[in-house]
Amino acid sequence: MKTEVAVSAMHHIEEVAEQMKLLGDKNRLMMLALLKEREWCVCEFVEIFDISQPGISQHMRKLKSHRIVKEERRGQWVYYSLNIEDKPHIQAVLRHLPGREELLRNFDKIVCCNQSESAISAP
Amino acid sequence: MKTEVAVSAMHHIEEVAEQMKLLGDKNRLMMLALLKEREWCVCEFVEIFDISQPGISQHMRKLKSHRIVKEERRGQWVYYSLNIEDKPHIQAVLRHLPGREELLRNFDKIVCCNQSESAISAP
DNA sequence: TTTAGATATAAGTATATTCTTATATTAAAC
DNA sequence: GTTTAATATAAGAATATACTTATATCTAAA
Repeated sequence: MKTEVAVSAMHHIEEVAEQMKLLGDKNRLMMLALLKEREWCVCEFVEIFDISQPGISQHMRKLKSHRIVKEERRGQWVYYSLNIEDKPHIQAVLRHLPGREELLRNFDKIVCCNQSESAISAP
Repeated sequence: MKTEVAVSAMHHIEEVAEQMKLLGDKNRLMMLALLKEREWCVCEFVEIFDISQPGISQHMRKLKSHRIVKEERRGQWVYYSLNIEDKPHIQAVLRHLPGREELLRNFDKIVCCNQSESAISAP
């Protein structure tokens, strides 16, 4: 019924569907929206989101396993950043999301991982 | 912690997340990929997909309830078409998906709802 | 006005998802 | 080395999701 070519087209559809499923969670989608502007460390997300540290960690693991983010360990801290140069459909979705300034307008400060940029300033 | 503006930004994120969740199923995503090119009736999808008629119907209901497709009844048949003029992020995702020709290259024919265009011809 | 075809809804089930708490790992500081 | 902070993994629970079969609704035609 469906052979070679259609199968590969189906595989593409399935891969994109998996990626869309990852964008289909409000917490993960907000993480990605924040990651548009800069890398973030786990401890920052723990302060911003209303979920536990293991919850954050599990979300990032999912995103990493699908190569949507990459991680970089620096000392005790692990920083995540976007990894979507080769995924224009994901880029397009993120482009239409609000960024850090709008999302965190009323969020006071990040007090963990003492990096200088960690204070979220409302310009 | 998060007030007015941030709340509305959050609502936007939540809405997009719900939409992405709908694109996060391989069957629905393929339905949307097919709908890029023309409207399809339920009976056609029943022949193309490996799920039951109620399964198709439930997928379309979800897509319709989020205004991603619209339906039009003509006689016994119900035709669905895209309704995403105001949803550029969804447009962008669909733009990167294979179309009917590639997806159904090895699919013989649609034998239901006897509309003239129903035979899927491999050019 | 009965019958047949197309679609929708209801109810139930198996699986997936997203959290949680408890515990393990890793790296720095003492 | 021991302690402390940051992150990851494991296990389990509550809920959501995507199917199924059975049945209802709606339309056209006989």
